[in-house]
Amino acid sequence: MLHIAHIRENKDAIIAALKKRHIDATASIEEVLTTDEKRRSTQQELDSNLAEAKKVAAVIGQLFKEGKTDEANAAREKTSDLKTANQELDARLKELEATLVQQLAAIPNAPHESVAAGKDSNDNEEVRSHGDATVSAHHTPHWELTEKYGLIDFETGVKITGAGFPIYTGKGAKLQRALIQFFLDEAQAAGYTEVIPPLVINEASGFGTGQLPDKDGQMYHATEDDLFLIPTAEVPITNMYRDEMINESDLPIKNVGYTPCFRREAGSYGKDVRGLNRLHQFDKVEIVQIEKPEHSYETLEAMVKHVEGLLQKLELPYRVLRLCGGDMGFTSALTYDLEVFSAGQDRWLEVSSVSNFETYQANRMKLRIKREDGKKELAHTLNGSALALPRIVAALLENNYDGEQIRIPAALVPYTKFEFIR
RNA sequence: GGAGAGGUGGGUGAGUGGCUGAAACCACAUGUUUGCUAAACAUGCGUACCGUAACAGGUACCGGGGGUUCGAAUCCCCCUCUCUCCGCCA
Repeated sequence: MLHIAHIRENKDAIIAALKKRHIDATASIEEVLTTDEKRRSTQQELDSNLAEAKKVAAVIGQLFKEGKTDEANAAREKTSDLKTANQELDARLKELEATLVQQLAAIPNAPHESVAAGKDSNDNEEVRSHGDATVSAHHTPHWELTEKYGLIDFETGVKITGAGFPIYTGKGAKLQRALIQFFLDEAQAAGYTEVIPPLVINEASGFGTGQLPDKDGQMYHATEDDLFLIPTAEVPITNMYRDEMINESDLPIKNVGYTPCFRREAGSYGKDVRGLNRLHQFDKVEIVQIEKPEHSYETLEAMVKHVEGLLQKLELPYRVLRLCGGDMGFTSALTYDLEVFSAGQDRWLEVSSVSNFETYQANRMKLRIKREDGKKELAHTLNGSALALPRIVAALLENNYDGEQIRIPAALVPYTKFEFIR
């Protein structure tokens, strides 16, 4: 959620920035400013009325104390008009405040200056690439390999739950655990503190990071208790700091968490959902940082470098994309996607998304920094996948298959305890 | 699931209708003193919104919402969370 004072002062710049998302926000920004104007004048009126009512009440109290009952009763009668007026003003103010939040929450984050205007993923900009993305001679997609070597049982997953809930078996299961452990160890070496958060969240947390109300159809909802299954560890880990005031000296806060993630993925179809490409439940290690505004873009770059380091150790060819305005998530100011090359499918697969949300989430969550000099301001939040497992597994299997066996990258062998799948 | 107790500022915790945005202590900040550290003393120290060039000033907030009252942290109602005991159970 953009901050109202910020919109008031930078109206044109924000409209221009939002144009990069291919949306014309002129009307919605004007609407917000109108509501804000009404809200402020209503508050002013209410505040001065309340101030008067308070004075009268103090006078009445004093009169009673002095035994001047008649005067006190006379004064009391005069307060009723003020009281009804204030009740109306109060109701109007609350309504305006609720409307304002609603209108503000519907406006996406303003993209960073480095974000290009663009409509969809075709307009994303390749920042750099690494490794040799030539197609393997074997062209065997991972869903054939997982079956051939008994690594994943998709069919039984369908029986016990439904499509998109695979069962990892034998070396397939060990490979999952190895990757998780590897990613956690690497994050710890980079200074992140591991947390194991809840896998279900309440509505306030969903609102804080921006999943609610806009994307509630994407989360599994346990209606009996009004709780949601997490779509990413970003939600619980960032919301740890909701409604908190963090001392400047405690920043940056760097947390990493492994969790399963649950996504309904309504509307997906075709080759995108084949095999491990898109699942309803998958494992992911997520890195989350709370930063000072002046450091957040440096931090974003460092987080991307961290993810690149993982891909390099796994010997996977990858490319880094800077998303264009139209392809970027609702809450992000700047997002880098990392994609690995999948030799069996001859296509790039997104394995990580690293974003700086600036104050957008922090404003929703009331996550603030207390500076050394006592001043308060909203923090910046960032997060990134480091890494999501399924497509990494897909690429590892496909890219390292030589027709006979699948080789495990050297960095991972200490974790898998096996060098080949054959 | 049943019964009871309780949610007050960064923390502990006082406060049962007006003098309370809130005592005291701790923590924190600044200053004085002092070889250093520490200690002692003094002062300051909640948040949001409105307002101001900046001060000033104003309003709200004692878990959340509603009510009673001229006036509510304090009385009433609903909700929620935490704790204790019982039940159930990994």
